[in-house]
Amino acid sequence: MSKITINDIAKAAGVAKSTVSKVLNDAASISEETKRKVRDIMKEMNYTPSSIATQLARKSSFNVGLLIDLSRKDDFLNHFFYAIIGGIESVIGKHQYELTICNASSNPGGENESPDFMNRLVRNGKVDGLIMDSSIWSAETERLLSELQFPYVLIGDAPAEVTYSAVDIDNENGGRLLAQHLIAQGYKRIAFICGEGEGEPLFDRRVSGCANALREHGLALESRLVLAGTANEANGRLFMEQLLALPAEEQPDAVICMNNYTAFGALEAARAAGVSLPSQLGIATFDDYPLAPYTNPPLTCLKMDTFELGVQAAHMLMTRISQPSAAAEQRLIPAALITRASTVR
Amino acid sequence: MSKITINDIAKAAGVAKSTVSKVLNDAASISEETKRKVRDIMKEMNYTPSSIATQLARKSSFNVGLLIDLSRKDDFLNHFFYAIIGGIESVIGKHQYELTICNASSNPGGENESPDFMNRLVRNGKVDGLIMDSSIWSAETERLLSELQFPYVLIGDAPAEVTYSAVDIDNENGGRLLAQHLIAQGYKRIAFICGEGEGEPLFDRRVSGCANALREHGLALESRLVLAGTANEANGRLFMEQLLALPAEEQPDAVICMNNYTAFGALEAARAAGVSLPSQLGIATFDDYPLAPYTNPPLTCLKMDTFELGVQAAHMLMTRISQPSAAAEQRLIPAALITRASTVR
DNA sequence: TAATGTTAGGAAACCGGTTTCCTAACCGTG
DNA sequence: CACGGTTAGGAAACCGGTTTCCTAACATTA
Repeated sequence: MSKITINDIAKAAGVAKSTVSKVLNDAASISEETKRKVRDIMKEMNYTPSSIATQLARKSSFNVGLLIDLSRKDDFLNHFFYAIIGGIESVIGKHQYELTICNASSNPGGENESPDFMNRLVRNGKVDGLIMDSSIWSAETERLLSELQFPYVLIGDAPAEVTYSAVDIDNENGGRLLAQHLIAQGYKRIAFICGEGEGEPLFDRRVSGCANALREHGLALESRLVLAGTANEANGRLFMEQLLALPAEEQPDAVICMNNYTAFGALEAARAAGVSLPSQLGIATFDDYPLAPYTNPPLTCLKMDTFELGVQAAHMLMTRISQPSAAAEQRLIPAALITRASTVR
Repeated sequence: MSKITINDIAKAAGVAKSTVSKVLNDAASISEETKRKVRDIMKEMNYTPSSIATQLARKSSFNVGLLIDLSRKDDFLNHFFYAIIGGIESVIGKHQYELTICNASSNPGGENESPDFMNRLVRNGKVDGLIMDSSIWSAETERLLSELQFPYVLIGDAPAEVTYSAVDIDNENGGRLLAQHLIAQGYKRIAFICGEGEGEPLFDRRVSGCANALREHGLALESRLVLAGTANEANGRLFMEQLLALPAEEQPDAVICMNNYTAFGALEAARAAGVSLPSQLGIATFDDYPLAPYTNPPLTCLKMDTFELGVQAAHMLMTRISQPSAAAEQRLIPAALITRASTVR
């Protein structure tokens, strides 16, 4: 007994296959009586239409692709990946779409070669749209996709005047929230540690959010207190030691960390130096990894709703797929301040 | 200019479409000269064959599905998801397969209803095989899939005499490795904290690995020192406090923790109680989350190669897809002991 | 009653590939 | 030179749906 097809149903019901197809799509031109009859037979024969055949006939794959660089480790996407996927799935599932994951790093494409995924996913019709991490973006990718008028949405930072759709966490406002909280707690000299430095969008936005909040309160983010370097535990430790080595009157009374690794290093360095937290020094950080509530003292964090990031990216993509002519848009997901003991005095 | 198809190529090359198809598949019956000519035209016209049409004709989707419960948070899969996917992708990509992610929790299926994914993914032909987290498994799912002779592989614990393929981390040997290491360091009274308790495969296997290693060294895992409870930070802390409250001669001199959250809680509780680590008490743990090397003291861990877990699962699935009659097999991925200061005295 | 409109459902083309089967042309051989 | 064997490539059926167009049967109106 091989697979049941539309022809088998048509034969069994004594109708034309076109009629069966119309029943599948609940066409108005088929009487309720016929529909009932055909549906009964479908149930009886345990029929499920082939989605491949539908895809071919409809010229649509009902798949969206998520393009990420699976070779990158320990970065933002890595950690929040699960929630992002959950968010995407929750939206596209309702539209009967599936999610295909593709590794963009397997062949990034050279000068004359287009990236691997262009053939594997886009040109061959395996997906109807693409969500991609902004690390995948390149002018060439952009050119190829827009030439095909192919719908896509970026997750991550997008320059101000872009022609494509993008979603990101509102990092600038995040920096602002952290700074405002510290100011409200009476901290005055605030330092910012780690990040690749000027030119890196994530760093720039967060720092500028901090700086703006300080300025609005008559304070300043001193450039000497902004220390750039890969955001890991080692640099967190190192930079904290450097800050504590400053003359007393130049030392910060609060530090904002780029992520939890940095914060963890900074925290341990401060504890090791015998600094009393949070009275003498406040520590706050971007991101909220699972252990942050359990450090000593627990860390004040800026929590990012990455599920929502996936949700919004998926919404925007579905819109672009159904209305190709709609204007591109950029959205920012607000981040939430989680106040814990490391900054409450 | 709509999409270029095989017919356009055939016309432009002055050959039959069957010839073009044969060129695509590098058939022996086509001369090198014709192949060259047709390929030149393909390149010139920027042709990519429709994978949907190929799928229909070949009756194969060249897709595998990964079935997970996206509603579950903070569990094993959640954290290691990224690496597992990377492992799967690295294998199936070489076979020209893509990976489709599906949320198994959207409609788990009731008594008479089969689970959502059976229609969305399996019966409609969207995927040729399935990799699923063992939490998805149910007798009904098993029945439905094997009735269709549909290839699938489980990730996670599988009972000894199962008829399906499965991969898991070798948890029993992991328990053994941790215990052996502690014994070698001179620890004698070993406790095991957290896990749902007897009947939970993960707990049973790990505990039994520990117990066996101890037995082989003339020691025993005392049941009073095995404390069951959800493996989180709070229970790690709580159980450590309970252990430290025992009469001195009954206290353990080493603790094996179910995961890093547990270990973190236990570590903080021990520090708070003024226990000197690792001389007075050793702490070792399953899993190696990013912060484990940076605790004070750094934690000895059992690191799991989840990328390899994905790799093996994918290998087994590809085998089952290409050779449906091949026997099912179970594999265990060895875990690696990472020795750090928390147990080295 | 004849002309017209409406409706349910069927026939066939179509989506873009693959595969089977067949044939014309060429080969070497006796 | 006639014959059987090989080879390159074409015609057509096929995969399993969708869609367009058409028609027979019935209802409506003048």
